[in-house]
Amino acid sequence: MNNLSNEINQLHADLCSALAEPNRLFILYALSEKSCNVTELTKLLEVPQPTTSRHLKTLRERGLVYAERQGSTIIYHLADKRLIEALDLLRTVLSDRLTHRASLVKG
Amino acid sequence: MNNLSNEINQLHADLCSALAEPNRLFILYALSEKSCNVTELTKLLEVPQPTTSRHLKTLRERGLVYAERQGSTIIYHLADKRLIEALDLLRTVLSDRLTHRASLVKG
DNA sequence: TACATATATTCACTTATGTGAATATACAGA
DNA sequence: TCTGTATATTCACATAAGTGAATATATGTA
Repeated sequence: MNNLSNEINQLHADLCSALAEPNRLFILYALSEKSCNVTELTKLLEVPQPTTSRHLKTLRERGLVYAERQGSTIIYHLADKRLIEALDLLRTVLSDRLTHRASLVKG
Repeated sequence: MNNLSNEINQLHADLCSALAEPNRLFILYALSEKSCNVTELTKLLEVPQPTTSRHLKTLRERGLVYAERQGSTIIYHLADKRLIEALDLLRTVLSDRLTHRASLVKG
């Protein structure tokens, strides 16, 4: 593994680790349907507000979402719809795997 | 967030966390080109053999790769090519983001 | 059976990351 | 400026996950 591919894989892995948390996935999917402010996301997630803010920070730092102040609230937007495409593909893989395992159980 | 979406997001996140490690990404990409045994992967990765085996275990447990014994060696295969599609999509997102940031610096 | 090669597992340790609680900061309006 | 609402940050702590080193297990062959 050369240095370049090593560095790319590191960045790629960083991106994936931003996706490796259920609340953050929920946030990304929510924002893909409609941009929301922190309070709205907090209600959807049913977690304390600081938890929402910390997850948003993680996503923001990786450029997966961006923030836009609007009056007294801050509205978050999904940065790139292809993220959802990628996540959907992974869900399909997941779903097929579960189906396959289920069929193994049933025999 | 209801229980079902919560559970799905948890599984989805588990899948993503399997992707959130540079050596494992390298392994997945390597296997997408050609199935390999552990020794071959170890040489490509340039890490100790137990490290390779542990990462393979992580991928195996999530069903992202599967093992096939062939004589004295064990050959690993990529389980689903859509994984690579999803990873490639994420790389594109990553690459565009870096390009965009670079243009912000220059401009 | 004894040995060599291939692969997997375990242990001790370090580091990364998530959480609740508390608190800080920013802004709008009276 | 004071107050209330919205959002972000920090701290102490718990847990997850990666690593090197050592070792165990499995297979093929003499």
